[in-house]
Amino acid sequence: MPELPEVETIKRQLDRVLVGQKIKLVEKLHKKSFQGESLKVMGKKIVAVKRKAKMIWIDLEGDLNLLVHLKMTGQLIYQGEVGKHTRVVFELSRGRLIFNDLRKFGWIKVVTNQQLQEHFTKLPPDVVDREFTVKYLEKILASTGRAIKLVLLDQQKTGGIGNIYANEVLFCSGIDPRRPANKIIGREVRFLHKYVRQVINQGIKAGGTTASDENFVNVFGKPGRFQNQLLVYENKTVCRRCGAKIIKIKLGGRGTYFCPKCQK
DNA sequence: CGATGTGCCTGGGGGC
DNA sequence: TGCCCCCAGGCACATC
Repeated sequence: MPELPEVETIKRQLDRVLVGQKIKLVEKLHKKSFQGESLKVMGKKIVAVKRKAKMIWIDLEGDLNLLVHLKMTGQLIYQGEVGKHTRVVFELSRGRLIFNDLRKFGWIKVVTNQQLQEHFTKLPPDVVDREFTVKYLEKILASTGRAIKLVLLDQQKTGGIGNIYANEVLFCSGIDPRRPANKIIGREVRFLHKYVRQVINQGIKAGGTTASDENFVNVFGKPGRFQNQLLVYENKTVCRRCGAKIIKIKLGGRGTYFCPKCQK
């Protein structure tokens, strides 16, 4: 489940290896995974690779982009081999880019610059952006009584947090994931803001999280390292701070881990 | 309008 | 060993 740190890791690596190359051929192995006319992008040179929220786009010369959402199980692998879950193959001037996606939730779309902007206009600031301030967080928390974890996961409210990092951030902040968002005020908002930034940045620094499903690998097929620093997610043992047993519940249909003693 | 529920998908794992 | 069912969950979309 690539979240902001995993997508950012992939984006940085793609930017290093793809820029300057030309797309020679697009092979669509699964129709739904590639939307738009592949003919339009063949022969185009790659100018840059960028990210917004959990999306990556490959900026091509002229007015075209390849917008990518990896959703749950998408992988972009440079010089990868075609495998059972390969959905799209890009033959490039000096290499090959493979899009794998076991569960077929992910997609790649051919979009113009204007269509790209339309995808982004309704999105909130990413949590690593300058605009994601304490004040902004305060405002979105005050606007709803939904459980705080659901608000952190809501891509219309905060850009880039997924289930793993939401669990970790709330543990670090000492906040119960079920707490109504509008009951979190003052000092706790400042803590939450601080740990959102800190945990996400640590995740980026560690090259992302490869959880127990081992799905996430980077552009070179290598796992991340943040799983070694996880404090609650998939933790079936005890809290490292107080020794109480970590609890697992369902919240909004998602696995939620927390320490009942440290998180109030 | 906001909140909640459902479907998309496949493979791994538990129960029997 | 095999079969069935549940689970993982980001997001679009439908419904209340």
